[in-house]
Amino acid sequence: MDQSFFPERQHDHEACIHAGMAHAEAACESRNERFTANRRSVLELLLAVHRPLGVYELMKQFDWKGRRPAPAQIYRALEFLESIGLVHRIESCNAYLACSRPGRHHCTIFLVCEQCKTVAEVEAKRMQDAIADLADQTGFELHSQVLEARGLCPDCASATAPDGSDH
Amino acid sequence: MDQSFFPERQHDHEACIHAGMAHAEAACESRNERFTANRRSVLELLLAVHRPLGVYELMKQFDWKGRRPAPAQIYRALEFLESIGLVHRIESCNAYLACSRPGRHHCTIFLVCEQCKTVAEVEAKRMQDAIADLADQTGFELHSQVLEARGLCPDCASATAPDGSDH
DNA sequence: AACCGTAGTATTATAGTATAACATACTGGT
DNA sequence: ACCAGTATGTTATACTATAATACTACGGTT
Repeated sequence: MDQSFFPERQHDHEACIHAGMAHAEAACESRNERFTANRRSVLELLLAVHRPLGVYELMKQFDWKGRRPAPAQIYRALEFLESIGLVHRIESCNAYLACSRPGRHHCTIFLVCEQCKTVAEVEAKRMQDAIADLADQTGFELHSQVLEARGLCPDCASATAPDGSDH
Repeated sequence: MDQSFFPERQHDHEACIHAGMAHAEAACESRNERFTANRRSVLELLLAVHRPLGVYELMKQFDWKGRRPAPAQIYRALEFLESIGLVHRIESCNAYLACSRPGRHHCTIFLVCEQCKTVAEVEAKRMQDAIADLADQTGFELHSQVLEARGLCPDCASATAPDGSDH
């Protein structure tokens, strides 16, 4: 099926990064926005992992010929990337995740593994509808939603299961 | 109907605070937990408003014969109150809200007004089901969920509407 | 009543997250 | 070359959260 849920251990991660960057180029191009070195670096770092990174984690990894960028710099890049849908903020982690389906702006929920920190971004049309209905009923003017589930990804769940291999 | 959505401007707030405290007493009693002065004060402050308060906001309001408590103290009270379902953390606000339906531990979504900061806590059975199904499909072991909608409450929405009275 | 273990509190210090403010530099159009 | 607009570099500071440790209050023994 098309829905990717959690990334497979052996997926082609190089391709996955490359696709992300290519899409970002195109997205900036089409909006007449600049895909600067700063923005590029931050997105690359996020694409390199399938988990959210905090701003200070990003700062530390930022390889900048000796110097370290200040937080504001990272926040600016993130703000931009988020505004065009290339990055999502995960509220329950205070951290940022590269969008795994850029270009499709539908409503998604994030499944956050509390053990390995991997995050799956999955479509949540049913939840979208439920929220829209709820907003209608209550007279609430909906702007955005925060949908996050916390628990264990399949790998970590089976590793921790009572019948698992960790007795 | 039973569902209260956003609090009415003229609702009996004294009764609402009183009911909250009474329920808290009972909840602690039945679990053999102590409802100490610390915990009591924090809950009272939260019950006094229908919006989430940050820890440092709570600290400032904490009237403690001249002294101010340290953050850790507030966090401890909150942790306790949250553990028995009397208080919820609103992730997208980094703040805490008194539960408006204590005793019923069903899945709720928070509707956060970005203007007046009021929060409605409404039942979200449909969303609960949708998440459970999703977890099943993906092999995710669900522990908890963060469901928050951001936008404008009915009052603020009508005050801001293009045909409204604020032109 | 004195003792003891546990839970809760008080306090200090420090870690982690986020933004304000302002000077500088780059880009594209005239 | 100049200008306007956008993005960056830097310093400083505000806000949020936790660790570590000593102390105190309470409930159950003996």
